[in-house]
Amino acid sequence: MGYREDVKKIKALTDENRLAIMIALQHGEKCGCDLLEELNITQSTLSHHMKILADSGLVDYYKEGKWMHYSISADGVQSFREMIATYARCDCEDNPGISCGCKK
Amino acid sequence: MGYREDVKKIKALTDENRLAIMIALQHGEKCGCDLLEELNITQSTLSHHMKILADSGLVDYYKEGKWMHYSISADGVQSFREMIATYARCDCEDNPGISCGCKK
DNA sequence: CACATACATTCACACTTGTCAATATATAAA
DNA sequence: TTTATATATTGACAAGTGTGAATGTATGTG
Repeated sequence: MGYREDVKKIKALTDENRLAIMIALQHGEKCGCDLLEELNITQSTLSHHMKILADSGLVDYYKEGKWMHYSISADGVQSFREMIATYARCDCEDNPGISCGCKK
Repeated sequence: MGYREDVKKIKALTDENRLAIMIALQHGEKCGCDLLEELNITQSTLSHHMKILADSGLVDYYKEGKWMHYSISADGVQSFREMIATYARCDCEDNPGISCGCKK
């Protein structure tokens, strides 16, 4: 019925820079200025992407002084993968094979 | 470096109607006219979505007479989930925790 | 205080995307 | 053949998206 929320979450991973950010964060927490050095984008664009990743739940963050510290959310990525598996699966037990009724 | 191909695949699941189609196909193969009855979209829009799902590898298809038969690709969904896990994971062994060097 | 740094926000713009109407193509039936 | 059915394609349009320049907001330093 309502897939809007899931679509919004999946969209978090439909950008090359955001995928690069997820890879970059897999080796540990980083602040925005660190990420800026790895990606050929402006600071405002990075801020835009980090907001999307944080909103999706994939990335955690906290502020310390001038710095924003970003890291991958263990809970976030797990529930994300479970959500993906809801759609990207073939229900082999339940799936009766050819069930199309259009030839009746 | 090049995430373009993965972004394109992930985009296959960033539409409410395409998620509904994936759910509808989990109980077995269906033809376009069957899917049309379940979704409140026009035929040309359905054709558009099926092309995107097929291109992503998530959906298999074959033509029989007038009908196009669609089904979930077991290999497609498995490799899709593996690809997602490449980005949506936290490398706990490798991850040294706080590693941000911005305070040095 | 003034100045620099890290990040967020606003704005404008080019590009992409989902949608449907109209049309085209292909297959089958009468 | 004519007609109906199933699907694909084209074109147009509104809405959404990624981008950077400019600006705003904190925070820290001298």
